[in-house]
Amino acid sequence: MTGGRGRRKRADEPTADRLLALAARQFRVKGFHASTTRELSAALGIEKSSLYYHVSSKDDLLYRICVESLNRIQASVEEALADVDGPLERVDAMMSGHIAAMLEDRDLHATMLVELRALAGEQRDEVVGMRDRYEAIVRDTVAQAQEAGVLTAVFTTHELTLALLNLLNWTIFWYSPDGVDGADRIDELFRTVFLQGAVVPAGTTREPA
Amino acid sequence: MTGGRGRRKRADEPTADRLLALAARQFRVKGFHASTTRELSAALGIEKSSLYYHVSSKDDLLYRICVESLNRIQASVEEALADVDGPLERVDAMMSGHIAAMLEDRDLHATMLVELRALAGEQRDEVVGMRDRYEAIVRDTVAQAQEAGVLTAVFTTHELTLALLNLLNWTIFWYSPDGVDGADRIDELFRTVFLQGAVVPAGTTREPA
DNA sequence: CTTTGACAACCGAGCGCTCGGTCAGTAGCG
DNA sequence: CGCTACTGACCGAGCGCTCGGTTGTCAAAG
Repeated sequence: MTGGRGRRKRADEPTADRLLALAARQFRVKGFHASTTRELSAALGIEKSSLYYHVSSKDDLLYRICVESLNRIQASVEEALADVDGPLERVDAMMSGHIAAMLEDRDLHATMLVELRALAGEQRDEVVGMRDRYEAIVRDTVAQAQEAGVLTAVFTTHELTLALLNLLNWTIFWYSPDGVDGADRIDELFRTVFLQGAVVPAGTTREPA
Repeated sequence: MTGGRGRRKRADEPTADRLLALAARQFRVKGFHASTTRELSAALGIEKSSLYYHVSSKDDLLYRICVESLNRIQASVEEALADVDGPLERVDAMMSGHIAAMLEDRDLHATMLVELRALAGEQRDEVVGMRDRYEAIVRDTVAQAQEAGVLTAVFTTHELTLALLNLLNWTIFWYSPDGVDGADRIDELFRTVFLQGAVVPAGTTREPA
C-alpha cells in the first residue's frame, strides 16, 4: 500500500504534494511570474516535461495553491469558532484561528494573497469568490460583536474588518519561524493590540503585568 | 524656459515623470514581471525603444520607483513629526504622516512594498537600506513612547512596531480613492484601533461619542 | 532674417534568448 | 500487458534591449 509506483524512487511524500509545496515556496519568494517551470522541476528532481503529468499548466498550479490556501484558512477559523459562544470570545478565537493558519503555511497563503492577480478568467473568479465567502465569516463575527455592544460602533463593520485583516495579513511577509517570536506570541500581540490598543490607560503605572 | 524640446508634443508634464507614474501603476496592478515594456510604451504614447532614452533598463525603472516611494514616505512622516513634542502625540502624528503618504501615492508605495524582491544586487541593497533607515524612525518613536510609559511595555518595541506597520501597510491593497472612506477616515480608524483598541470598555453603553 | 549645428527626444527594425508547453517514447511495477 | 510516472528533444511566442537613423527646437554665427 505504501509508495513506489512507476519510476518514483524518492521520499514517501507523493510528487504531486511536493510539487504544490515547492511551487508555493518559490512563488512566495520570487513571485509567480519570476518563477520558472525549469527551476521548479529541478528543485523537485524531475524533468520539466514531467510537471505536466501532475498539473495542466503553470496557471493551474497557482490556482490549486490559492484554493488550498483558502480552504485551510477557513477550516482553521471554523474549527477555532466551534463551541465558542460569547461575541467577544468569538472575535478572539477567529483571530487565533486565522493567525495559526497563516503562520503554519506561510508559502501557501502569501502566494494566494499577492499572486491572485496573476490568475484570470474562471479560475480567478472562483478564488475571489472563495475569498469573499471567507471574509463574510470574518465580517459577520465582527458585526455580531458590534451588535452585542462589545466592539465599538464608532466605525462600520466594514471598516473594523479591514483594520483587522490589515493587522493579520501583512504578518506573513516578515514572519520567520526561526525568529524570537513564536506563533503564540504573535497571536497574543495582535489580539491585544486589536482589542485593547497599545496605549497604557491614564493613571496607570508602568508594567501593568 | 517652459517645455517643448525635441519631438514632444504632449501635455506639459515631462515624459520621464509620466513614465515613472505609469510604470508604478502598471507594476502595482499587474506586477513587475508581468508588465512589459511594450504595454508601458504604448500607454505612454511612444515607441518601446524610446523608453531607453529615459531609463537604462526595466530594473532601473523599478529601482527609481522604490527610491521615490521611500523618499516620499519618510518626508511625509518627518514633516508630520516636526514641532510635535509629546511621546504619544508623536506616535499619533507618525501614523498620520505614514497613512497620508501611502494613500496619496498608492502605486508607488504598493510597488515598492511587493516588488522590492525583484531587485537584485546593489540596487536592492540600497533600497533595503533606505527602508531600514525609515523603519528605524518608526521604531524610535515607538520606543520613546514606551519609555515614557504611554505605550504598553508588555510587548517589545520590535513587536509593537511590527503590529503598527502591519496595520498601516496592507491598506494600499484594497484602498480605493473612490470609496466611501476618505483618507481622514482611514487615518482615524487606524489611530483609534492601534492606540485604544476596538473593544468597548466594560460598563460603558454603546456609542461612546 | 537666415543659416547652421548641436542636442534632446524619439523611431523602426530586429536580435538573441528564455519561457511555457507539446509529444512520442520508455522504464518500472502489479 | 497495462498503467503510472517520467523523459528528452523540440517548438513558437514574446520578452528586454540595441542601434543607426530621423525630427523638431534653440542659440549663436553670418
